[in-house]
Amino acid sequence: MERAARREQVLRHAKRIFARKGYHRTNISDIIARAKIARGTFYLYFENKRDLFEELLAQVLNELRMRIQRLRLGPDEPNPIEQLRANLRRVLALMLEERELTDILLNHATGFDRDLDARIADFYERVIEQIQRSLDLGITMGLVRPCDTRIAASCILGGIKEVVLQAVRARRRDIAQVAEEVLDFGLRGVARPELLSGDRAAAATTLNSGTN
Amino acid sequence: MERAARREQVLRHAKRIFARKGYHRTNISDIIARAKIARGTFYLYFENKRDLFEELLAQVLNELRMRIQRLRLGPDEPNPIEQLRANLRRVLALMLEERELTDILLNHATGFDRDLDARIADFYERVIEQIQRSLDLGITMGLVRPCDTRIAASCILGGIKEVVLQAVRARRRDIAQVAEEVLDFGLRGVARPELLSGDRAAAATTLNSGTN
Amino acid sequence: MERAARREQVLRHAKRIFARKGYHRTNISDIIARAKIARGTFYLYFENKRDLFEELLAQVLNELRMRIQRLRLGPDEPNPIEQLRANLRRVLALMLEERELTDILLNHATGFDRDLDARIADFYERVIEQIQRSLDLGITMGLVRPCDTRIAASCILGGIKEVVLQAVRARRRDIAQVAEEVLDFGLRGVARPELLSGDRAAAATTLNSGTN
Amino acid sequence: MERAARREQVLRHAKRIFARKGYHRTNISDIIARAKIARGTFYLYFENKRDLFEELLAQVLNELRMRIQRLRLGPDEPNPIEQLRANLRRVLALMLEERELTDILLNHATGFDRDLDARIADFYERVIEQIQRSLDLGITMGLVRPCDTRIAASCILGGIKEVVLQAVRARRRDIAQVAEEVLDFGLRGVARPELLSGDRAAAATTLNSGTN
DNA sequence: GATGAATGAGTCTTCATTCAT
DNA sequence: GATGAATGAAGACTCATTCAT
Repeated sequence: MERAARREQVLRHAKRIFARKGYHRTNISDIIARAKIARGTFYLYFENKRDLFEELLAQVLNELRMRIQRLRLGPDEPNPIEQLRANLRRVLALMLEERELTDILLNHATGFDRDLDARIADFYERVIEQIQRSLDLGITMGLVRPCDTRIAASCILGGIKEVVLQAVRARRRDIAQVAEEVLDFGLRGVARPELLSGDRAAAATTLNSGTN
Repeated sequence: MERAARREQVLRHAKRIFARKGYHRTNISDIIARAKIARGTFYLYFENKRDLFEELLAQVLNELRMRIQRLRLGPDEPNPIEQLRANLRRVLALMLEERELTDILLNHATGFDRDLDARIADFYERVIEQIQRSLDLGITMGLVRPCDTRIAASCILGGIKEVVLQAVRARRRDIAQVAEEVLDFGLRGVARPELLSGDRAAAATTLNSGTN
Repeated sequence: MERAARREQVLRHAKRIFARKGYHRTNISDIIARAKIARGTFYLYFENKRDLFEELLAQVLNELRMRIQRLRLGPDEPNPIEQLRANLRRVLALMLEERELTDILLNHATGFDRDLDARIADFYERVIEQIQRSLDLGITMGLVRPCDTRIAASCILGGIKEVVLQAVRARRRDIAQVAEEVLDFGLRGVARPELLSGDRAAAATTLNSGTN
Repeated sequence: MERAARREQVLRHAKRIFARKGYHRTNISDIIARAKIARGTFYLYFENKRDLFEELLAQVLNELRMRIQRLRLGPDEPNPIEQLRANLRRVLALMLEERELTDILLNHATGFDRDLDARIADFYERVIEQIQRSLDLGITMGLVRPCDTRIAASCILGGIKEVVLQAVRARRRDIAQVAEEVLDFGLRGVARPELLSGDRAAAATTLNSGTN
């Protein structure tokens, strides 16, 4: 446990530096100076610089994976939009809270290693696929207009990424507000037009009746 | 002219390597080996690695800037959606054609230098602002639903970035198709619902009547 | 302390090489090979080659400064000539003992850096000024003949420099002897005293009658 | 002849740069830029950088050799002191006129090459020997006090070198004046003649009574 | 475990010299 | 002869990683 705590401490310091300077410009000296440990000690806890970074990356990706929940259909489940909204809020909350990790993921996590690069690409790929599956389902259910769901999914993911980036930069704190705008944009982008002409409540009703 | 040609040749080779390995993993040796020039020759044409990269970056950014044209209103101008479509197609065409530069811009262009990082951030910021201004105008003209146009603009930019990224990876060639999907998604995301309920032709008419 | 010892060790080795090959022809590889340390180790103790050299230079200049003591007048002080003799002996002793540093100072210490060059020029300038002040005092006290003391001071410094250079080359060990000759020369010049006691015309006559 | 003129032109430009920056900090680019010739042209006239420098050095040394004339004894010759004075004036005139060459010889001509270094050392050695022979002759003739003529010769050479150095720095123009002071110093030292005519003990007494 | 001195492979950069035009 | 683009050996410096204490 002691060991894990020590690791965690170093990770915490390293995170800030990676976020600020990126992987390549950050060197071991920076990290050990900040973490106030000796050079050799670093290698007691991490195999090497890459290993440390990998762990940090795994942390964000895992956190994100946990917060992006698959849409559940069923009589006792909240309606899909509510579920999307919850996903989005959880993701935004994480990323605005963990600005450093966000920064690493969105800005600095590329160009080291085939492996790490691939891991991130893979993560996004899975997210896109998950969105795409939801959209396909939505089409089947008559909620989503027919379209190239792969592209639509990319648009949605990209939109979220960029908004998060901007929100982090602008140090926005109004997660709910931001989430709502993104959700609106995304839904209108894919929803069947008929569902949008009326007011929001009506649309919600339709959605619920569709899923229940 | 000779000189410019030589530079161009080196740039061309370097571009491919940067695209494949990223800035940090690319070293001068890679570049000169590929370009089949001597070490010293490299420094005859470029101050250093950064200088070369900077030029490559400037190239993409300039190309992109030229292809993203401000929306023009007026009796003799094509309707706004057509202009958006043209912008999008030009951008997509460039990026799918210049895969290497795209890759550099979307994947590897971060974490060198405060200066270079800032240059890219600045470029995107300007694009977002341009989109936002268009949206604001659209609201005034009754074409765009009221919303946080800053966020919507981010969504649009992010969507395009991600779609381009995926398209480059998938080696898609159907630019027009991709452009149409993105356009659809973006428009529906921001358009006033009333305009979307009908068929597309109707919407187009409305738009034209709005601008003419 | 450990650190200081290591530095000292490297300095000692570097000193010999600089003395033999001069600053420019000496490279880091020479130094680390001789000192039997790794390349990186060198940079642990010195910022760069210049930094190392600067320290060596500072060493000689400081040693010299300490050995050149200002003439003290007073009832309890040794007579001025004795003080000059002591200065001269201390300087000669140092330089014949530290042949390498002497070599560096007299032969190789020029043409690196405006800064280092200036430091040496400044040292010599101060020595000249100190000698000049002594001469001026000597004139006031009636011990020194009226003359351009600036030029005389330069002659004295130059004479000492050249003698040291020759003595180091010839590996002379008889410091006291050398010091005495230099002192004599400085005090009396080379002419036979008789020729100097009278007036100039008389001396000239003697000289002519001697040669004709 | 054309060729020789061209060489001369390049030499003239190179001289100034070598004087200002020294051998090592001067590069071919500096020289060809100043001489307004192409890089390849340089190598048409000189084998390499060292060759050029060697020639410059040979120039000064030859000029100096020509101006330092062996003392001639004989009924029709001017008296020895007059000959020394003439030598000194010729040397000073050259060096104050050719400041650049002087600078090179006194400050920058060391630490390239065993060969060049040796050439300069050899030149000075010969000058010292020549002075020494004159002094030896002077002793035989009863004009010079018995002393270690080798050391005295070094003192004289060193004095001249330093005075020239200072004179060049101070941009002095009064050659005759400077020559006279140096000559005086060399012949008479700095002590008041009265102190030297008597025996040493007496002089010491005088000195002590002066300070106590 | 903790330390920090030591390591050396890896890179960048300079610059005297060559050579095709 | 003149040019200047091309060359590549030489050398400086960095920094992730190891290892003796």
